[in-house]
Amino acid sequence: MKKNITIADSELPIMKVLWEKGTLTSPQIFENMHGNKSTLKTLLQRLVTKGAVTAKENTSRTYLYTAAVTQQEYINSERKSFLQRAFDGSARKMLLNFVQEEKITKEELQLLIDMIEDE
Amino acid sequence: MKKNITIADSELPIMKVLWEKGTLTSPQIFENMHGNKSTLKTLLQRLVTKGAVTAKENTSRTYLYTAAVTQQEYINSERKSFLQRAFDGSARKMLLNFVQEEKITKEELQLLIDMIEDE
DNA sequence: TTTTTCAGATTACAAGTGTAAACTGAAATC
DNA sequence: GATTTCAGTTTACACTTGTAATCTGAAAAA
Repeated sequence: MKKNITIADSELPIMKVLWEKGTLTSPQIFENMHGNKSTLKTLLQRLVTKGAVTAKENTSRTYLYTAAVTQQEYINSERKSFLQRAFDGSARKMLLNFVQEEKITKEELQLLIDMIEDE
Repeated sequence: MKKNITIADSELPIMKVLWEKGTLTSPQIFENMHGNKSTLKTLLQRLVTKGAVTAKENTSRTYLYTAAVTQQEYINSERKSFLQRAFDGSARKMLLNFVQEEKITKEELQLLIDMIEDE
């Protein structure tokens, strides 16, 4: 399991491209994004240093970059810390809050239940 | 409305005490917590500077501290950024993911729906 | 072959965060 | 009155983050 790899907000867009596309060179990553190239290089560099992305030799000019943290691992870790911060770790508290705040209607909840039962 | 007040993880325990207890002096806040006193003083100071907590004169020796950001405001803001980061802003995606990850069972979802309908 | 290009590496720098010690001065205690 | 206490203030410092410019050296183009 990945230890304590944190992915900063600014680094996330790069991870999203890699999660979607798989393995890419840095020019390929960047053409799927916008923003200052220099900044993007720094962020990619940091992701490699952190171990969130692996770099394999390709040509002597480029590496092949691949996500080393899966999207699900990222989501799980974000979910955990969000639940902890905002709801002391309780998913029930959170869902109730979502419904109360009308971020989701009971019809949508019902739909979700139906979807799950269809599996 | 509160502008862009962010509450750091280390500052959150102080906010939680104030949300729960209302208005307190700093000794009262700290006796509801653990951790290095000096550190807690710094964090409280920063919360006041940020505007997340207000300090009103009390004795010439102490202030009375009160949360200026409500817990609901905090939760809403955390929810928003979490949803954005992990699910591109979609509460549906998130709920489905929660159920799939078995952080909540469909029975619990049903219970929630029932609770809502009871209102 | 000389020149240009450009991926990658190095350096920069302010803000925010986690953690904490040291200082200050009025109030409480001796 | 002298001394201690302690809330609040100031200073410290390493690490992370957001943002970006500059340097380097091999490969591509002229």
